[in-house]
Amino acid sequence: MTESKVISFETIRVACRNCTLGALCLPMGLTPDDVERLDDIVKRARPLHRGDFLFRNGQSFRSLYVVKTGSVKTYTPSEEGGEQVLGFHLPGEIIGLDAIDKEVHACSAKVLETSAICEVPFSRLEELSNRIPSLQHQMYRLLSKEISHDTELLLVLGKKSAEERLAAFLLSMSKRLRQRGLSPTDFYLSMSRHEIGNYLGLAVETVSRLFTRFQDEGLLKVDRKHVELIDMEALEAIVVRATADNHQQHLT
Amino acid sequence: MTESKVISFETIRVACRNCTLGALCLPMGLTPDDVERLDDIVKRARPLHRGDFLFRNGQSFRSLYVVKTGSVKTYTPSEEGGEQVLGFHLPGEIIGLDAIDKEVHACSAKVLETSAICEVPFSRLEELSNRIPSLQHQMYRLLSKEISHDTELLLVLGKKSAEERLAAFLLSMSKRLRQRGLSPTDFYLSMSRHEIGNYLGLAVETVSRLFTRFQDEGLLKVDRKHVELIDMEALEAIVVRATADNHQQHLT
DNA sequence: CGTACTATTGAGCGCTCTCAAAACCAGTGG
DNA sequence: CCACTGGTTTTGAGAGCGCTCAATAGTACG
Repeated sequence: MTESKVISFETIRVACRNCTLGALCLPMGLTPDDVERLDDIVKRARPLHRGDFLFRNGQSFRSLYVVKTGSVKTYTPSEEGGEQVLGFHLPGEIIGLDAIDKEVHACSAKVLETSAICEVPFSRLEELSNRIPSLQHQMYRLLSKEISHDTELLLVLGKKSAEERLAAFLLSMSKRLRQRGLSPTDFYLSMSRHEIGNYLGLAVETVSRLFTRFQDEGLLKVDRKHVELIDMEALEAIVVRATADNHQQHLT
Repeated sequence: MTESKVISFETIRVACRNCTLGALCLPMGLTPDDVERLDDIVKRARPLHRGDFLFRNGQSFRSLYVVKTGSVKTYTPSEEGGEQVLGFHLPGEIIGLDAIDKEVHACSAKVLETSAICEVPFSRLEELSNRIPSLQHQMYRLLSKEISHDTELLLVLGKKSAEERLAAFLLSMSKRLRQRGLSPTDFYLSMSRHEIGNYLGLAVETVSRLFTRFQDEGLLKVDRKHVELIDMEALEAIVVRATADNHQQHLT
């Protein structure tokens, strides 16, 4: 992608498929030797099952986790069984970046379906990144990307209507699945309506009603957890419309 | 603060006051030599005035900015003059971390009042951090902290009522001012009601009404842009109440 | 002292939440 | 195979919070 003349893209991709580091090594100029060293510190993935925890709220931070297959949700549990879903993590995505600062996990990470997850001890990754400038650069980019992502979400939660939120959510899923070579229009949602609502700041009933409405309007087909996006452009229009129409606050 | 035995805290603080890097070197074990090298790459602050831009939406990313005095808002302009305020940045805080990934600023940064801002060319900071492991660590922490901050805000926007949002906003301001040794109970808001509302996802009128209500209830005194927090505990209670009462969604 | 802008206050409406009930699904055991 | 049970999803009706529209008041600046 960028200026990775050092080694062919395909080689890296293959190496990465082994080391399962996803975002960590894909778009950069690591030498084969670098990739090998990176590979060395990664703990191999063992299959995890629905309900398993990667880590829990309050545990001390040791490792980052990379989703190889399956999906994970992160959330902050509050007393009384209430919780706030922070995100859903699909294959290739990294979990735990928010805990580097305080060295304690502020959220819990729970596996949503049978998944393969790689663990990367952070202290070793940090060491390695200090010896490999391009890896350091990639780490900066990763962290920065996470900030951008949160910022985008902030915009959704702060300004958009229920309709716009669900459309944005579906398009986000679609886009991320496409990035991993999976179907961007036909997929299963591993999370419940309840979790989607919690994530988007909406009531379960609202989410349900919107799925029904979107289907009636021919934007998608939905059956249980299976979703098929039909009119992507219309969904895009719903999301974009918001930024144009609403909130034309002309601040000086 | 942490285990910075290498050099006395006071020495660092003084050095930092010069280099104006705020969060960058404060809580870590940089040697005097390190601090000096860090200081070398920082472009000195010249005074900026209300309405000046640090950077605009779409410009290519070159530097991070550290607020020395004053305040800055970041926001994403959309067509038609509408905009979404992403954050307000107080002394000691860093701006631009979200642009590292794509190397383009996705937002604009506008100065809210006469301010002193330092510019730190990122490429040189990156080089330096590669030679100074503790600086690299500090960078990781900084980026991670920004993620945590966004996550917290996400919770506010996704789940809290107008009342809870404004209380959270005021307490956030208070906490950050305290960190910089400024009064946590008596301060001026450099942003307009409009901008506060935009930031919190509320209408101007709602913000105004809430200020009035809070004052009537004896939680604070407000006169124009000057705010004096009187009952911090009550404000805390408003914010915390939310996580306990509402949204007791018992997800399996 | 007017002009433009920002902030405040009031009245009414709409979106989304809450409460309630029915439909649906998956797993278990008779 | 079917009834039973716990869970999730869907659907309906009503209420409340916060937005919109509109008007007034206060403030900064020339």
